[in-house]
Amino acid sequence: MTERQALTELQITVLRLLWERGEATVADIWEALYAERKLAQTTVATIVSRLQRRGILSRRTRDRQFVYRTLLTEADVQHSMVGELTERLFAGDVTALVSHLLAEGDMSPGDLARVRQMIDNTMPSQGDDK
Amino acid sequence: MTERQALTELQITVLRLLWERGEATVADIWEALYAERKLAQTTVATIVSRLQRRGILSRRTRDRQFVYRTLLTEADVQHSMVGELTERLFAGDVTALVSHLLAEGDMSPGDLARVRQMIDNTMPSQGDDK
DNA sequence: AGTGTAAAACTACACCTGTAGATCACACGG
DNA sequence: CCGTGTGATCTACAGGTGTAGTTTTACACT
Repeated sequence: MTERQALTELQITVLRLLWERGEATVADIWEALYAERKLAQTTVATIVSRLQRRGILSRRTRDRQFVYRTLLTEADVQHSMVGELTERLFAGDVTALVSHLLAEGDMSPGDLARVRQMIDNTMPSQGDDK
Repeated sequence: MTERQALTELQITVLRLLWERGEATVADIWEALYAERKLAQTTVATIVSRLQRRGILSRRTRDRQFVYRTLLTEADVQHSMVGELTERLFAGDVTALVSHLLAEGDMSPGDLARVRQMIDNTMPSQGDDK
């Protein structure tokens, strides 16, 4: 029952890093981010510690440094944010979202095939629709 | 091309209202929102005028009042926000998003059937324009 | 012309974020 | 024991948001 967390871009970026790695120090995160985003290390420290204060990250001490890990699973966040979006922008209608995805041409024919495959796997029987 | 606008909950709520109605005055918006969100009219006015200042809404004068309309289409915003989400949370992989949707059990069998139908309608025309 | 009134504009404030410099604390090498 | 360096913490600030009270403006009516 993860509550609807409002997460910003940067915050999600940090979370992604942590999901990938399991845990990381401020220095780790700073380094990993540096290519795309040249922040000062203290900036990263601030962000991380605010997330920790908000209960989104936990930390433990290791070797004179803090090692952070996230308390939210990726699926939690995906679920909550997709739900949010669906509710806000598609009036809660998931098929409207999917149909938007299809119409927008963001998916290659291969993607479409894969998705149809998924659906067929999700609704095993159901055989012929009426 | 509409740029990635970062819109908050409330802001989107206002936009939704305007998409529904085409245009509306502050009083209209305030009234429509009041059931779910008891804001002062001046609060609504502030929000709306900030959006106008940001170039997201336009306004014209009618009958000694401003009438606002949105400059972003619903599809624009959907596209940009879904794109954002896909990129951030699903590493740009749209099928991952769809598969999340399917796995999450948010869709009824009827929804699934409808979506598959959509795909079948989308797929055969692989060589279409657009 | 004077005034009431409604809407617009201005002002205010707390809180969050991104951003980062300035310190503080402490373990380690000398 | 002391300085040094590294990471943690503190402080700071601008800009956006939600929230709303106060002031101005300008038309409509007596």
